[in-house]
Amino acid sequence: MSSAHKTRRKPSQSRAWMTSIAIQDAFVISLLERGYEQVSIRDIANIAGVGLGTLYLYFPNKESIAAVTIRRWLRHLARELERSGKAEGQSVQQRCHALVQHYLDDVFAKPKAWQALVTLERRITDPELYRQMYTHFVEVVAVNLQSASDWPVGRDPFPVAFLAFSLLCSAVRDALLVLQTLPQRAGWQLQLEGAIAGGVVCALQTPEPDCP
Amino acid sequence: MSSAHKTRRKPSQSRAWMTSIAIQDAFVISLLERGYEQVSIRDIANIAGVGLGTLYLYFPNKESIAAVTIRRWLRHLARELERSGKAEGQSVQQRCHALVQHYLDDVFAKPKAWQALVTLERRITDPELYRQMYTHFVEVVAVNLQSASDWPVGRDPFPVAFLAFSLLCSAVRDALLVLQTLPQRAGWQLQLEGAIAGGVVCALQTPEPDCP
Amino acid sequence: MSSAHKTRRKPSQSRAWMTSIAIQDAFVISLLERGYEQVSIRDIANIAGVGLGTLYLYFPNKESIAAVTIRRWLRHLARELERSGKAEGQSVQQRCHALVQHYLDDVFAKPKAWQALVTLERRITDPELYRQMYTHFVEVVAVNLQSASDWPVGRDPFPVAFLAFSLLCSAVRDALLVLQTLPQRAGWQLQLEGAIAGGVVCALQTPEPDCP
Amino acid sequence: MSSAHKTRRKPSQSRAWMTSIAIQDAFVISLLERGYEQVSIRDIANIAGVGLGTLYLYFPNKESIAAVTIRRWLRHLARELERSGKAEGQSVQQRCHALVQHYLDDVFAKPKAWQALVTLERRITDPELYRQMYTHFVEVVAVNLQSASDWPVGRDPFPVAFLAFSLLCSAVRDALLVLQTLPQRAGWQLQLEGAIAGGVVCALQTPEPDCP
DNA sequence: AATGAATGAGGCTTCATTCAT
DNA sequence: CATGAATGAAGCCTCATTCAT
Repeated sequence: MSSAHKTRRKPSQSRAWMTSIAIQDAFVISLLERGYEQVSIRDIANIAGVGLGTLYLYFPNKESIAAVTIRRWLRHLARELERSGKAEGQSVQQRCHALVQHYLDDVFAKPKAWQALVTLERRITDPELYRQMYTHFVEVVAVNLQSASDWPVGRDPFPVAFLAFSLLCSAVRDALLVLQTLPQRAGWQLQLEGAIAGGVVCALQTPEPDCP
Repeated sequence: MSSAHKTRRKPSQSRAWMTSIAIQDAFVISLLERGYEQVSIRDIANIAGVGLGTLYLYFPNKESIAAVTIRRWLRHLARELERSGKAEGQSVQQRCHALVQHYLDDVFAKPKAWQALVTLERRITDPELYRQMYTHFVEVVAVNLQSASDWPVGRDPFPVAFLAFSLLCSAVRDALLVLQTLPQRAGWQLQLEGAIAGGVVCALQTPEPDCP
Repeated sequence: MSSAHKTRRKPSQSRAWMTSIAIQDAFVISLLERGYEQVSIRDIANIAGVGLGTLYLYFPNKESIAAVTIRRWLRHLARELERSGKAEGQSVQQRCHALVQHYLDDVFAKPKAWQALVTLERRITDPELYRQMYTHFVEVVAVNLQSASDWPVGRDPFPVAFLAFSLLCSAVRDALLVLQTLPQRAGWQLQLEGAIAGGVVCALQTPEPDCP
Repeated sequence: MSSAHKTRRKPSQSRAWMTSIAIQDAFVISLLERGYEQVSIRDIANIAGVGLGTLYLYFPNKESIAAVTIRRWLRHLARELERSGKAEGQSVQQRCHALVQHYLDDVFAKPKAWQALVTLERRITDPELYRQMYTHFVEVVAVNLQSASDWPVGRDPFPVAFLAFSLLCSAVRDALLVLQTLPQRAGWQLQLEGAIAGGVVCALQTPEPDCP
């Protein structure tokens, strides 16, 4: 939804924006250090370098700091994923390979960020927020797959994208959480490509299900 | 003599066992309702229908209630999964199909329990506990795969089992969390079989990696 | 204090007596190990080797265990002091010397017991109990002094005895509490004899005061 | 960076000082009313007229409230005693007389404060704290005695001061606790002077002992 | 706009006491 | 007589939030 005119925003502008960002960054740092429930408002304020009351000028309460921060942070990650998936892959098969390739590129390029994503994801309490974020990522994948040369015309890309993203995301999550380190890339990537291509091909051979 | 007397003895016998179970059940209920960090000792006591101090006769602190309960609960679930996977499958390929088959059997047979498991999994804060539980399930799968007729002799089944379980588990989790319902079984099962067989086959074609 | 018919029947006979003594001994042990407020009913029961409920067959509550125990225990100590003070001293001066001599004999003979006494004394909450116990000791000294050959006829021995006992007792207490050990006996005894003889002589030279 | 942000800063300035004093005063009041172990944080907060959490802005825990308060309170009392003992006494004998004189001056001038001190002393559970406080008073006396014109050069004043203070202090304590009133001053002072001068003279005639 | 001192509800845990066995 | 499992009031402390400056 783009508007032709950029509406004039608040006069306070960039200073206010910076403070809000500083708070959100502080939240992410605390989150990764201590885990969601252990993050205290005081920690955030200290790390952000602002007063305690200042937080409440920007956010009505602790929960909203989390919500806003997570949303912004995930949008950012999704955008990066989207950008890195812009290669002109052709077949669905190739798209899958490229998807895994680019996904792992991103993961290995910024493991910290993805570890954070995984941590975050498991901390989110509000199911609606969780669904929003998940759906956003799936849509990025869906657009990617749908633009494949041999994509069945009229086929809803969402369920397949859901499967593909679910496999990818969970593989990374479980690796980070359970193994606590990323596996050797070469072999791992092959396995994932096998799994995703296998799943996607099977999915496309099946007639479209009714219930989502 | 100075420190000998400070023991608080656990009660014994069957009455005691019932109380302990009641507490653990109450913990699971609270956990699913409110999320791990929000579970209060008082809630558990109320739901279990016992006095506040009684909890401390059975568990030394809140944390241990969680640990014991979760472990017992997951062992139970894993045992069921294990039992349902005892079919005499032959090839690895068939084992994978059977695995998905039985897993989904279990999931569709008791969706509530699995929804609880999924919720639980995301609530657990302690990484060590998370890893324990995850590893337990993976081992069940590993034993299953390793007994396949064409399993490569001497090959460590753990990494492959990890992949397989990760795919299965995440597919169920994401379906329950994001779609909030289980997909139509027939098509879903095909997709999962494709994904898992694909992943496992790829994995076995790759030479064994060094770092786990 | 409240109702006379609050009777929970006490057990009887020698078995009962032994149990009561075991409880009281356990109380003293706990008291010396942990300090009054840290003594728990459970500790006492464990040390005494009786059940938790059994305590309440012999004592209505924790406080009364303390009160009864302390009274019995102090009576015992006073009796020993009294016995050791039976020497046939002649002048008041000699009586004082003998008093210090016997007092320190007792203190050095059983320093543990006196350390306990000191600890106890400072723990006693009820002022009435404190006064009772103190008065009892003073009376022992009073009888001793009054039987001196040159004791002024008709002079109330209580105030002087009070002074003497106060000096003696506090010297021991402060040594045990602050120095945490008994000083070298020879010199210490001389000092105390000097102080007490000095105080007593001064007191007897002064005309009898009115108030106390 | 990980542990840098966890500081809770103490408030500053005069307002803060007033609040801290209010808390300490409330602690003393509670202490005298209920005894050390019975003092509850809530009591202190209520009496001080501040919120519960406010206490924790000024003191990290209950124990530290006690420690700081008692130390400050005793320093105050000791300072007064010190000041009143600044007379240019000459011989040790005269010093002793002056000491008793000024001590009783102080006691009779503010009996309430000394009753509090006595009560306090018996309430203190922590032996270390007790020793600190006692030692502080003894040092005041030691300085006083050491400056006497005929003080034996090189003689350690501490043991003698200990004896003197012990006698003085216990006489007052026992009078307040057991007699529950101060005796008639004239006679009492004579007795105490006799006792203390006697003890001190004896002590100085004895060669310096080895162990304290 | 920014601050941080003050607040108090609420969390965990202990322990004296009761009562059914 | 004896027991000890069960109880819950009460204690200490944390931390999100407010409001006067």
